[in-house]
Amino acid sequence: MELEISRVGALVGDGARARMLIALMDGRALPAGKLALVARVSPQTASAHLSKLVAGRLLVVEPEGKHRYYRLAGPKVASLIEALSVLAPVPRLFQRDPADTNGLRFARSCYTHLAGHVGVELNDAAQRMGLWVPSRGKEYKVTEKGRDWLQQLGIHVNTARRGSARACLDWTERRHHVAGPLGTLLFKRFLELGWIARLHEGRAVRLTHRGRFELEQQLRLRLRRS
Amino acid sequence: MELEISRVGALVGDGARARMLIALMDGRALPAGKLALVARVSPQTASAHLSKLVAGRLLVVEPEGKHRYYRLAGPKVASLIEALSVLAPVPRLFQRDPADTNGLRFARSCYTHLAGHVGVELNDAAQRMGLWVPSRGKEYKVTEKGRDWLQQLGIHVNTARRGSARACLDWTERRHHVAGPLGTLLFKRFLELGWIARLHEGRAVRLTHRGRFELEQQLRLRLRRS
DNA sequence: AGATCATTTCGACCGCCGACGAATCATTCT
DNA sequence: AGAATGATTCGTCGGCGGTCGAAATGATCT
Repeated sequence: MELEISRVGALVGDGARARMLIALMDGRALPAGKLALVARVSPQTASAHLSKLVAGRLLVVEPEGKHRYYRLAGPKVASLIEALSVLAPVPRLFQRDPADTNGLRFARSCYTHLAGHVGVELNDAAQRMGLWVPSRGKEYKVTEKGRDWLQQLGIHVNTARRGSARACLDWTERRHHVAGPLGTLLFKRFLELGWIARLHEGRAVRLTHRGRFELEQQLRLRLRRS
Repeated sequence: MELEISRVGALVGDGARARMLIALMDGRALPAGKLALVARVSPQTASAHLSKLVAGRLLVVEPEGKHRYYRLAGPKVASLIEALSVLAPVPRLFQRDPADTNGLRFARSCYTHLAGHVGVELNDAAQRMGLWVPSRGKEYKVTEKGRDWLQQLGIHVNTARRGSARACLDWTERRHHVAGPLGTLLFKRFLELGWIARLHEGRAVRLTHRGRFELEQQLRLRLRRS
């Protein structure tokens, strides 16, 4: 019935839920706790909101450890938020300027792992080189060769444990980057090695010259400029 | 603040308001009473909803006599409804097929007057020929020449009274057609003369060959085909 | 196993918003 | 002018939904 559109409207009609959706507009997956913060409500309230958003097919949830990561259910949802922002007065807040958008698209942190163009290219290259291979579900299994590479990089990861590496669908690239503990460790190590650097306070990440050289060298890939 | 988008969401988050918006999706202007019917609420309730929709810039209102006609505030609003319908299950109800849309764009009834391409061309031609001229506000003032033309057509309209002819912004054409008592009388007379004919039960109107000939002849205009 | 943290469920409270009856205002028709 | 019709305002009621405290669940770390 036509009633159904009002259900969707009601979902975005709450301030707390709207703040959550806006926070997820860049395709990041955020845990419930962080969404409670941005929504400025208690964790209990946030949980109720998130349940409704998932039930309403506006969000999808991916459990990962003791966290539960929520992300927009798809581009259609982003379109809806954009259509709403057009009608809303003073909507400029989350309008990213194109320059910054390009920055985000090229490299950014997806919570604690590397996303964007660099993230997906890294993931692809690693699989081409046989460092890890797809396992069941969205998981990756790190190979012997991969373990060596990680060790040489200074990363120790318990590759025996299930779920140490997971595929995460990248918002802007529509391809997968690597998430899970492995993704987190890689991200941290790249920061330590000075291959990438955080920009400002946000999620944007800059690939350093050193980082570009090392990645292209070690993984035999070519990253596009900027 | 980002809160503003939730205000828009809340507006479409109510079933009655959603039914109103859907009823207005084709660009028609409907009076409050009719919108109360489609929304299935009392006139008082409908009035409250309409006030909110106008305050929220989703609708605009045009008083005309004792009626108040409401219409969507612009294409952006239609886009929003469409974006919502994409996310809503079973949204097909109000999806217009393109063929019918073309028909509506060419000629249709705007409640009781002629709208669409034919409507705006008629209005323009009449003004070029000096049958009526813009008066203050959105009103038209029928000239002596116009009164003669109307009388020859078999229409008697009290041209002395204010508001006997008003400009109505056409949804599809973005130009004005003539509304008010004059518009209503013209529409009725055109039907009687067989210049136009209603299609089915809806608001679509067909321009007959006779009608095309007479209008193009009398008003020295050329209407595009179909 | 116990401790800790993230998250969810349950339960209760409260406020807001949509509903309509009655009355008022505005306009048109006779 | 008076009646009739359309629309809005006012006031009130009722219920849905957002909020958080308390407690349960699940997962990880030592």
